Amino acid sequence: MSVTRCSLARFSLRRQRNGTPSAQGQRAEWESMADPLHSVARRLAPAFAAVAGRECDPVVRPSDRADAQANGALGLARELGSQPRAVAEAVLAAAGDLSDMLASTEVAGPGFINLVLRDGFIARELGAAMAEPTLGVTPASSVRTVVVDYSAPNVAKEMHVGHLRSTVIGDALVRMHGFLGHRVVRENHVGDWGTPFGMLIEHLVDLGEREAAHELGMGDLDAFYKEARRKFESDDGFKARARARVVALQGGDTETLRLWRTLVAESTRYFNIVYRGLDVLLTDDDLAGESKYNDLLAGIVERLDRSGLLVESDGAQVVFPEGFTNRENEPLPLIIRKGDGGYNYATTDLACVVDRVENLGADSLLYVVGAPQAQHLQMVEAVSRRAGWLDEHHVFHHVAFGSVLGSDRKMLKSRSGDAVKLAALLAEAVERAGAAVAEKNPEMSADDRADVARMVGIGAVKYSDLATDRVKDYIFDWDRMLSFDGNTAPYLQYAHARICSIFRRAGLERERVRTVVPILGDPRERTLAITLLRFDSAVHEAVDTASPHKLCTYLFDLATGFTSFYENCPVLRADDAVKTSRLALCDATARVLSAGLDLLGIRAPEQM
RNA sequence: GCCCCCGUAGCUCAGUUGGAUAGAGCAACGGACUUCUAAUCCGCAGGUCGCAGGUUCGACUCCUGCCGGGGGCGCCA
Repeated sequence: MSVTRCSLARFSLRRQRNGTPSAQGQRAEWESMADPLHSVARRLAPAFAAVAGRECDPVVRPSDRADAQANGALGLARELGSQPRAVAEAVLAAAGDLSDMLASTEVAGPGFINLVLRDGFIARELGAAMAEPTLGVTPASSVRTVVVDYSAPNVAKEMHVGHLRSTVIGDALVRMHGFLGHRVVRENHVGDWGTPFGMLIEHLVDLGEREAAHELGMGDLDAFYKEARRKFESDDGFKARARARVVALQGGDTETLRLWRTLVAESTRYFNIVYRGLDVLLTDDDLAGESKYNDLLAGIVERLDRSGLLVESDGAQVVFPEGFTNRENEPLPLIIRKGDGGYNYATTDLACVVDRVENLGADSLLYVVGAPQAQHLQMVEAVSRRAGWLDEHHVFHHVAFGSVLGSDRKMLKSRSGDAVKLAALLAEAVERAGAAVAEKNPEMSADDRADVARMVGIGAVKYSDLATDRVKDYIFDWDRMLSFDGNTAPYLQYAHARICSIFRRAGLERERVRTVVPILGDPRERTLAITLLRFDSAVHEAVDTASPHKLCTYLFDLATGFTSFYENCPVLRADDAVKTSRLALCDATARVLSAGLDLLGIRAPEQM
């Protein structure tokens, strides 16, 4: 397809500039079936090719003057040395009869081709899309093994808002990739190894295992960690024991390992409580902590040494990847083995790359890690490529995200100045949502209210995290995220709940209207139908750029379109044929809203 | 000092990889509830897209240089 070829050409230029493949390279991997813009582009491509004398992208885009516009003639005109409008006319002539798909085509302005879709075409396409379990979303044309590295809390440390972002964004990416048919491997790279464990284990011993387990199990991880740290800094005897304990841990001492496992087990038990509350997919099966790679580290050093990349610098074993410099403009090393013989996180990250590629068969490596880690991950990638562990087909993508800020535009902090506990944040979200439900819908039973409060409260927190460009910082604001106005989870959920309410009143099973091809008499019905068909490309674009907010923007657009339809097109009071048609549109909207929210890890209640 | 990210309406944010007149939601103002959930909707306003150059038929988008904010830059992770 010409679209594919043109996109690939653009991508290859991008790759040369960056020096590494990017996740955007997969743009060419799919050819959307449902999105009418793609259907039109496919249909116009041969006509453009005939005029251009080569394959050529018609550049079909949304338009505010028609359903779509083809912009390809403008660029082509210069290449051909002719007038853009003449090129556009020639393309339309070459395209022949388009009347099964388009109601009108018109050359406008400097050479745009405005395209109006035929109602029957839209209705037919929608019927076909909704007959599929994927709701028209095209599966990935080539299935990749995608390893997603996300969440990564630290054992014996509280989860805070930084983990919220990684966990929520990672979970959405996992769901979206899986939906497209990719093989997804979740990896929760928990911090369960390293020097802090000396003091943590000694504190565990001091406290008594039973008491320590209780404290950790209750989720009072911060107090545990802080007390260990305090003793480490103020008590020389404790410090000496902690250091000895690190040696014992690394030496594989049985009793020390047992104590260490207790810390890990109690902490992960607590993490799981948070994960369940947060409605994410992570389980113990996804744990791939730093300790897992411990035995591989010596091998990494050896392989780097054999390949001649490893050099000694200031007593440490390092690799100098090209293009990285320090303050003094000297080459910046990735430290593989410290002067004291210990390994650090760079070594572990390299071991992860090797494990994921060689053992898991990874094609894509996604790192849902904060933006400050950019340079470190670039260096890990550079060394991995130099060592030959990654080749051109491997995608190494740092899915970077910004910080969560308070209303003062500074990093979100609790009143006491500490990082905000994630568990407390989620509890407050549910409480606030519960209060709102109680106020707005007093008839709802207490049980239902509790369920809805959880879906709405957690959904609001997650959605506000997902709805904006992840690389930017975002401002945490309870009132805004829980509002039913604007681009929020409650707004989308409310649209869904209203549809469920219509079917309850109709006394009709949703499945009954599922095969209906709708009648698109009202402009609102027409717009809604077109928007429903764009679910396909919305999901693909979100996946290609690892940007869940693109799916959010689409779902908001869909909910807005539905609300407009809802306000102007009575469903239950309409004549039979129209009523059936509108019920079908309602059902389709509810399914796409529900599926879209599900891809974001958010539930869609049937009543609110 | 060098590198990376960000800068769009009073506020919070989109902007489909270079297309026509830059869009939403808050807040403000004016409207719509004997109605399928008014937790909603409609209207009205609101802009030197940080600044200045450049590339071209066309730039919020690409390039260069500044300004402002954040982050990173050798043995913590």
